[in-house]
Amino acid sequence: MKAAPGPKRVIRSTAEFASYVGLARTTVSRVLNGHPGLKTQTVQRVQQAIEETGFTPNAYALHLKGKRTATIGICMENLLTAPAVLKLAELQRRLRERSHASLIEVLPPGGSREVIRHFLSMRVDAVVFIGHFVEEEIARRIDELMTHATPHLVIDQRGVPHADTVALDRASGMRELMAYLIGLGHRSFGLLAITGAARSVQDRLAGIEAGLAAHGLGFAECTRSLDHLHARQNDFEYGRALALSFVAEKNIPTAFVALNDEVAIGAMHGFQSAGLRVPQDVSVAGFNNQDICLMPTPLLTSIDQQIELTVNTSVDQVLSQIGRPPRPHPHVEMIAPKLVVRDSTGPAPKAKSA
Amino acid sequence: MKAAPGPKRVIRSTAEFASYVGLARTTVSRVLNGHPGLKTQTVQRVQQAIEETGFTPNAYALHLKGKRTATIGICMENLLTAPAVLKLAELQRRLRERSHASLIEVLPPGGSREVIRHFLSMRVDAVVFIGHFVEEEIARRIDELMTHATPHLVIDQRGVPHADTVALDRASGMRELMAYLIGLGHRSFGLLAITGAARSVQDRLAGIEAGLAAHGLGFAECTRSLDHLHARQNDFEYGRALALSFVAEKNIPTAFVALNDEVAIGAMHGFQSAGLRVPQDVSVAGFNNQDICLMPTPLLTSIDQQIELTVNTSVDQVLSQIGRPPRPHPHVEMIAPKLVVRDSTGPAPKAKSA
DNA sequence: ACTGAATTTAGACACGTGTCTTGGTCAAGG
DNA sequence: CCTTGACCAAGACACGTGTCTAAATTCAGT
Repeated sequence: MKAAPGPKRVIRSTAEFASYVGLARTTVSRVLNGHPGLKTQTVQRVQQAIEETGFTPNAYALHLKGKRTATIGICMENLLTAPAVLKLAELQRRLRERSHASLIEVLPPGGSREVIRHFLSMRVDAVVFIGHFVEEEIARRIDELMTHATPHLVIDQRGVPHADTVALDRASGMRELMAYLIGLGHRSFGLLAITGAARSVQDRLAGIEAGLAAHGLGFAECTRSLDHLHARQNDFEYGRALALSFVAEKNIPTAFVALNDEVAIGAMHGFQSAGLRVPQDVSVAGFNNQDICLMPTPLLTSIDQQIELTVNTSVDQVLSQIGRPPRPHPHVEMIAPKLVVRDSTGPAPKAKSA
Repeated sequence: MKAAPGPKRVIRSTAEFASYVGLARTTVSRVLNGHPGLKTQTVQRVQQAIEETGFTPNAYALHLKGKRTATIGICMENLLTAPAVLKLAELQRRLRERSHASLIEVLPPGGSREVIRHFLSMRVDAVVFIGHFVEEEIARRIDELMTHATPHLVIDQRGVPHADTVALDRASGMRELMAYLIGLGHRSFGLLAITGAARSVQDRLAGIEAGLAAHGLGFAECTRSLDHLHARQNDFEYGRALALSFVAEKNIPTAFVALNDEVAIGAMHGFQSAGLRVPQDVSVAGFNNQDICLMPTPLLTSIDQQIELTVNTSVDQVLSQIGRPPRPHPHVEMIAPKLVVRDSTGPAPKAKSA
């Protein structure tokens, strides 16, 4: 094995680099910035020297002169859920396509202040939030960003005051799902883990209610939740436990709507282990349409977040705001999710009705 | 709702900020950098003004004077697998604890060159690679980094020339798993998706062979692979298809070892749908010990990557190399994985022997 | 009010880069 | 030989910050 290559000569500035090439610093600078009036041979000499040395101008000096940093700060709630990570990856990819770098930070608990200050000190051109945050805290950060004339965008979390937002229309997704299930003859619904004060949960409940109302059905009479009977730790196990509790009741609903795919799959396993068949005896639907929907037998019906569309819209939004005066009113854009029907949902069983 | 706060007065430099506070720029600078010989009242005035305005010194100007940027470049193969994302999140958290920022880039196909150039232009103090890359390509990048006196570390991928490395000892993990399964009486093993020229795959095969040899068993006689019969797209479905093909054979192995948890779970479903019981009829083991191990029934036995330990070791390694002359020989550290026994593995069935 | 110490101010330079200006070299064309 | 461009060199300034020095101001104690 050859020895590792040592640093022949570390070039740290255009001045050093110019003396390496044998040209004046200003000439090199003009080559690097594509100015006209340079001999082809000169340009080539510089390019070749770049190949040889791998010289890169210091970004910190570059952007010192009021130039855009062409960097977007991305603030993640966490990296624990697949949809969030997919959005991050897609967002960075799209930004790169439009020649913007990204500065990614996962929010440490209560540490949004420091992260935003870091972004500001890095003079990012805009900040994007992905996930669901403590509303009061994120609202304050967004006010700070506005004070610094830095555009922002919140992805996923609807309802933050003053915030430009791109969010999934969860209510509409639930309406669509309910219409589909009601069309299959279902009239009684079990709700799995759809509990809590969070906006995203309330939106879903509102959607479910609206979906029922559209067919003359009442929310209280037609839905049932046993979320209070178990503690939610691991979503698979939570789903399984909830399913078993439903099985223990006398009148089990014929269709189940879950907070996410994990809970839905856990519930499916719970039902199956209790001897119920999916979808012949009970239908189960998830939310998010993650990869794991393809894992269980039967494959899970779910609601797709339309991540590509969401990210595309977001990139357009946020880049268009750079360098502009802030809007008088926040811009909120809702993305319509899409029902993906697979094998875990089917016609309501007839025998059970009564 | 109150109107959005406009930018009252955007402060872009210590000079502007100093005039806002009513102090000299140099005084403010000394406060910001914690110099002695300042009146308490002065310090407080500055701190209060920071609260009011949210002023942050320009990081680009700050680091212009040869100071460390205290930034680590992190180069990800992709964000599609849970273990990789966990490593990323943990790495950023640990770096922050040790007051380093991180610059994260997902490698676009064939784009390692540009990413490393970006890192170099940002004058990162070191670069960490997470994942499995094209060896030739990453080796060249690492040589470039060495030329620039920038330390590096490769996490996961063993065997890159000249590269400081922290990697999982997959062979040892497989030896441990084989010892456990052989102890349960298994003598015939099905390999699921453990195919290919990749180092990580070859290491596992070597570990399996060594584990068998330690008990006087031969690799060729005791193992069986049907990977060639199906195309690998979705890992769940691949695992399921492989399982069904094994079921169709006459002498089905009693234990199955999978490339990862997804394939293992897919296979379990395949076996179960064909009427086999896990683990009474066949044992199945995964790899990575992801969250989804808790999803199937029975819970999946798997091999844990020891992500925390890996990341801790990595952070120590890479930070210790900053500002030091490069090592004469690359430093390679192997992490021992840990077998996590759950319910998908059990004693070999007795009837089947013959 | 005076003195000496404590604190602040103002000016300068450096960091690496882009850009402007001025002056120089060189070859071609007259 | 001189003129004219085309090209390049060299110097200067600016960007925002840290830090040094010398000078100015304020403060505390008499």
